[in-house]
Amino acid sequence: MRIACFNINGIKARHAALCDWLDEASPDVVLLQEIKSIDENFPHEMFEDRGYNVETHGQKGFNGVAILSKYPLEDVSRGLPGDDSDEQARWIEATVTGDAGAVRVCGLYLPNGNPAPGPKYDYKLAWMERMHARAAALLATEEPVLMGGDYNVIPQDEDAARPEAWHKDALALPESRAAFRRLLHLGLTEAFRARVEGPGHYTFWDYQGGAWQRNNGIRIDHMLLSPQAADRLTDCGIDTEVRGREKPSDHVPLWVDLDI
DNA sequence: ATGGCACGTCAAACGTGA
Repeated sequence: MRIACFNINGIKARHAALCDWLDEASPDVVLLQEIKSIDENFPHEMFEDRGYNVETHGQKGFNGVAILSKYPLEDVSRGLPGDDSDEQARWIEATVTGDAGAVRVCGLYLPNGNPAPGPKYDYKLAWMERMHARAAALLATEEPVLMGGDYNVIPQDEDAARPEAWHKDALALPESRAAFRRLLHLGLTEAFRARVEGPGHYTFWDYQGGAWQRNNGIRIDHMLLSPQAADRLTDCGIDTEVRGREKPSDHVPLWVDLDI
């Protein structure tokens, strides 16, 4: 089963590029971030015509997450637990049952947090604390779990083309990196780093400053796997070339193959 | 050497992002 995540930066602006990629990459499950749409306006039919079931958790104008799946999506839940006053649509879960078992997939759009320090950074760190609690609860099930999406965290300096430019940014501040490591310390495996070592691997290039042409990228989209999912990991990759196409998102897809 | 962006909202700038 191939599971991908992709921050599309607006479904209305990206449906053509997204469908082109779906048609060629043919992932079984896709976790979408930044749909920037309310549920009613999400183009379900476009994906249903391609054999995908669709579940969304959107809001007006910003944020918003969705799951596409060629397998049925069961026990769907929307929103990250731990703060009933949080109105931002950044988390969705569902269970996908493949030919050889089930996996709980969580699609997430972690807050950016800039400017730091400030209330937006406080919200980011609090959100990561809530995610830590949710991840611990999911790990306690001892079932395969995948948490994938836009983490808005550059884990290490090797994950940025120009690390010094990010040292005071919410994506790379020590507290952000520590919170990301705290997730890993629960016993989660970061799929990409289980397969690939070294610098030069990115999932985001800013629209400004010719970042793509200069390969001035950062690696901020990630997939974390429970031990039961990590044991079934057979491959992981980044569809880098998508960034060079017509009307691209500023992110590219990240995917894993799980023997499920 | 330097400056160079793109969403959605709503109909002109503005908030937001990374």
